[in-house]
Amino acid sequence: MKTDMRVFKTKDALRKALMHLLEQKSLNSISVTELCQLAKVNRGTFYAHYGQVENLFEEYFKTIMKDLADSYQEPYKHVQHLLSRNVNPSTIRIFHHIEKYETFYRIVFSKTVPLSYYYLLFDHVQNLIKTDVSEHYLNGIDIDISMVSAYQANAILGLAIEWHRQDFKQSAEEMNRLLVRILSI
Amino acid sequence: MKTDMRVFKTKDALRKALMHLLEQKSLNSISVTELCQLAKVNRGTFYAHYGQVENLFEEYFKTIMKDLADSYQEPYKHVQHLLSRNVNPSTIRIFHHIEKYETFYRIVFSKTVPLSYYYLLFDHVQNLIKTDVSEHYLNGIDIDISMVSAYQANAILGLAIEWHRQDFKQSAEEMNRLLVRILSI
DNA sequence: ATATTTAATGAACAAGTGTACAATAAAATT
DNA sequence: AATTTTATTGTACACTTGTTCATTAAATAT
Repeated sequence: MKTDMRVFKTKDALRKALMHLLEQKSLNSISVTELCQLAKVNRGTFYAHYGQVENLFEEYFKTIMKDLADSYQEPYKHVQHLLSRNVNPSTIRIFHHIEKYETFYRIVFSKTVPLSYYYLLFDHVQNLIKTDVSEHYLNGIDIDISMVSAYQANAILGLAIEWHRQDFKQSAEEMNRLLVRILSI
Repeated sequence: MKTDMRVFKTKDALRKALMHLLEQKSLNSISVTELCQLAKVNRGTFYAHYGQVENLFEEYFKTIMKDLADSYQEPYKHVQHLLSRNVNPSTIRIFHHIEKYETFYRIVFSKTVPLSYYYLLFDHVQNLIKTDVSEHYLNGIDIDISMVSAYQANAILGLAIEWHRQDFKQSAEEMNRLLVRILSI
């Protein structure tokens, strides 16, 4: 069964209103009332689809995460030299991905948002690393793959956090080079 | 100037009420109203000290962070063999610290809390690592110490996140051994 | 084209939020 | 011990939240 056009319209209006509001104020300060007024959607309708503003944001989040997964499909051309260490070389496409959606990631990394967004990001990176690690590096080694991938995924995200703190002043390319250097220490 | 006894009493009552409520429900579901009713403190008084329930929690958070810093002063007896890699061996006292305050960290790592708590934890670990890294490992190497420490601090926290996900089923001692193994891969 | 299904609306509700201010009570100061 | 200072209280206000339900309107199915 296809989606009702009315549902599509309301969801679209709400998403656009949210994006508009996020350019002015932080996610947690956006009330359901003002969102619905801007989107010209009845407040009751909002509650029929989402319980809170955060749920609406998460829907957008998932489309961004899809791009992140897709970016891993890209050829590994720039990062061959990383294969020497046990981190998936494609991992570092993440910096380009973050750069591409900088506005979005300024929200995801902002203090006030719930930890759940970070976890969603963490999940994606961890899974991408998990696949690679289990295939290439841990043959015959008896160790919890979830732990190894959690370690490596979050290390990368640590750089992303610091990058955000430094107001994304470095380019994605610089961040890649930085990662290579850290891995070689 | 010393603190007014009235202020101490109200803050104490609020802190105790919060701790009591946190054993039953999640932080973000605790309303100012019910907290004040339990603490027998006027709602207006709450707002005179804290703007929201989260601010009260953060005050408690800081006392826990103090314990984390203190735990780093402990002798490095169990972790000498970690010195071979560029991670502060004292770092792994963190697992014992988390184990000690498990109830508390179940909140800090829960999805619904703001990312700011994670950042406060991250900050502490990063600073502890930063000091050590700059002193022992990066002599003459030109690299952003904040980035290196962010990478290493968050890697450790990645293990903590995964530990939380697996419901803290491992002991702190096991987590230490796991870290040693990961570093040796 | 008409009938049927279902989403959106508007109104109304109790409850929580954040703020303000005069009255009160409990500390600190003299 | 009396006075001054200041934290707490009680009350009130406009506003947001989350929910319900009958009514309206738009999309899908016949």
